[in-house]
Amino acid sequence: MRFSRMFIPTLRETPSEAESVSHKLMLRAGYVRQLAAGLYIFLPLGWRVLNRINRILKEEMEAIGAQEISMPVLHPAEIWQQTGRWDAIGDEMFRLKDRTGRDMCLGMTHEEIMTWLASKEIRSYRDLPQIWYQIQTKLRDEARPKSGVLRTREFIMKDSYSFDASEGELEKSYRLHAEAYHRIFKRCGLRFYQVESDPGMMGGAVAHEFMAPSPAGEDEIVLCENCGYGANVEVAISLSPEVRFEDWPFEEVHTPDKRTVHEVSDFLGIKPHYFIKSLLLMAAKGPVLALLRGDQELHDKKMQKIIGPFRTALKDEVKEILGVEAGFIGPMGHEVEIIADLNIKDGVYITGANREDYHIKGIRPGLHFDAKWHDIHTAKEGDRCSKCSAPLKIERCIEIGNIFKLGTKYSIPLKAFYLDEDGQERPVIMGSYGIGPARIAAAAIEQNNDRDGIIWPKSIAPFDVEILPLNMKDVKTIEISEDLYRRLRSANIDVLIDDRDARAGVKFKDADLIGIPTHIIIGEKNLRDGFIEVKDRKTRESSRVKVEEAAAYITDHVKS
RNA sequence: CGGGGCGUAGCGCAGCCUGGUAGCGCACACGGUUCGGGACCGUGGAGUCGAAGGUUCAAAUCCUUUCGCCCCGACCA
Repeated sequence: MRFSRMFIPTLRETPSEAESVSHKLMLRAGYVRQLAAGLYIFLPLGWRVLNRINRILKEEMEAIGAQEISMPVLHPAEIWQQTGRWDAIGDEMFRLKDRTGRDMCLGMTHEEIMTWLASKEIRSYRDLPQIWYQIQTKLRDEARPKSGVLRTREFIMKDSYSFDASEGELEKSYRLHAEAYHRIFKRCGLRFYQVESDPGMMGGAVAHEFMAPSPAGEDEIVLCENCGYGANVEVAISLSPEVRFEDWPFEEVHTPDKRTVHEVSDFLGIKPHYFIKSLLLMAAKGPVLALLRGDQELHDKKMQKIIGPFRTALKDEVKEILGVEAGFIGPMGHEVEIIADLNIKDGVYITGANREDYHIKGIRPGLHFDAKWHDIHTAKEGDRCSKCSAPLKIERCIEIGNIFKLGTKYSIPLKAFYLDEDGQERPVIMGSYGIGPARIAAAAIEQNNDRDGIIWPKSIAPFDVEILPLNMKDVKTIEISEDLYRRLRSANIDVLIDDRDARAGVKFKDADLIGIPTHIIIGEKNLRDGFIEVKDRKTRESSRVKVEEAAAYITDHVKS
């Protein structure tokens, strides 16, 4: 392609609406433009990147026997009602009526429609297994679109669905996908982890996420470098740093006006991990007292899974329900349900005395109070791995893919049954698997950039090579540039030639911004000696190459 | 949905507090000089100041309402 004829609106200054690096660079380098909150236009360069990613997706999907199909974006409500998600999903689903008043929605995912198809067409175990996939638009009315292309209301997704005769077969489809995903993200040049995740609204028991480390991400994952354990903090199990407990006798201590763990800890000169903090939560079914070690925080989502939606109690409510001033709550002698973190099951602690200005020292869980024990604390850096006790690491990540074992969550309500070898009717066992190409692109930028711009991994760059003829008025420059342009194209290399009549500096700056991996600089001085310059965008190393050897050298360089 | 910030030329911003002819830089067009890391000089085009209502002799500026965008949180198949 010729730069002069391609629409590449680069910007000198960063638009003020952008915050994350990938967002800024995508706008500045002319890859995307924003239409409205969470709605993006992909310009020619951006679209080329997505298509390159999609090509990799297709190759790897076909390699595991997945078949590409295409489903409607507009769905009848009825199918979603049958699985219960029409009601279970809230405002995030775009809903509308057709001209006859029939309820419809815009597809945010395609489990329902895929399963509907399966229910119509799959009759026998001989029809199984099947893997169907599509690369297609999803619409979600996100509460808060953010970070450019990372969280949008309309986006393209590669979603695939497996249909198997048994759990064992599902295991195989799941593993095939996990392996394909590893190959895909590796080919896209990303650093990533596969971690355990929360199945959430998708249902099913097992789910994994593929996470690309980046400060722009919305998720945090826990990693054990010793045994390889990795999980989203939403489900991560961790052990608190080990503590040697003192054999304190049970006694009240005077703590005038010291309320928070921090205050009491400072006042007594005793570390926070010797404390139990008590939080009163208001759930739908009533108040719940949550107990955590003083150096840990409650994880809202973990708690929500146990008691449903909740909020923390107001000061007045604490007084009314527990009869205690907030800050001096202890776990003993209350009628309310108590849920305690597993980490405080053993030990000797200090906690509120249920009496203003007093705490109790020497309290022993199990002996002085009882509770329902759950993992409700937030895993954090320095916690120990629950599998091998090694210290855990926390990393912020972009979720670039996920895989779910669905089981029969959709096949039963939508009656996707088949007959097995014995003529018995059985529900199809399903899995679903998603990848967001735009997130791959954004993650690639987040992980590969410098202060001058993007540094694309070779596999997903919009072009393989950019030719920079520095002086468009020099006949020799043009002749050599055009010749190289032709040769490289016939060698099946995607080439962008910056044929604009612009100053060298402008071309250098734009080339660095756009981030094509290899730059070929054609300048008069080098040309006089019969050389051109081949420069690597990432390392900034350049080599002088003889004009006659250029095409072969570059072809080699690109393919490597 | 709760909290905060911002809407003035394509982009980045000043002006608003204290009302009085709408500005700067970049970009764009033309002419000239320049030409290996975002050139320089000159000339020029471009804005119903997000929208509506109000106060006032007079509103970008003050008041009310509303729309949009961004950030934090809640939420997130």
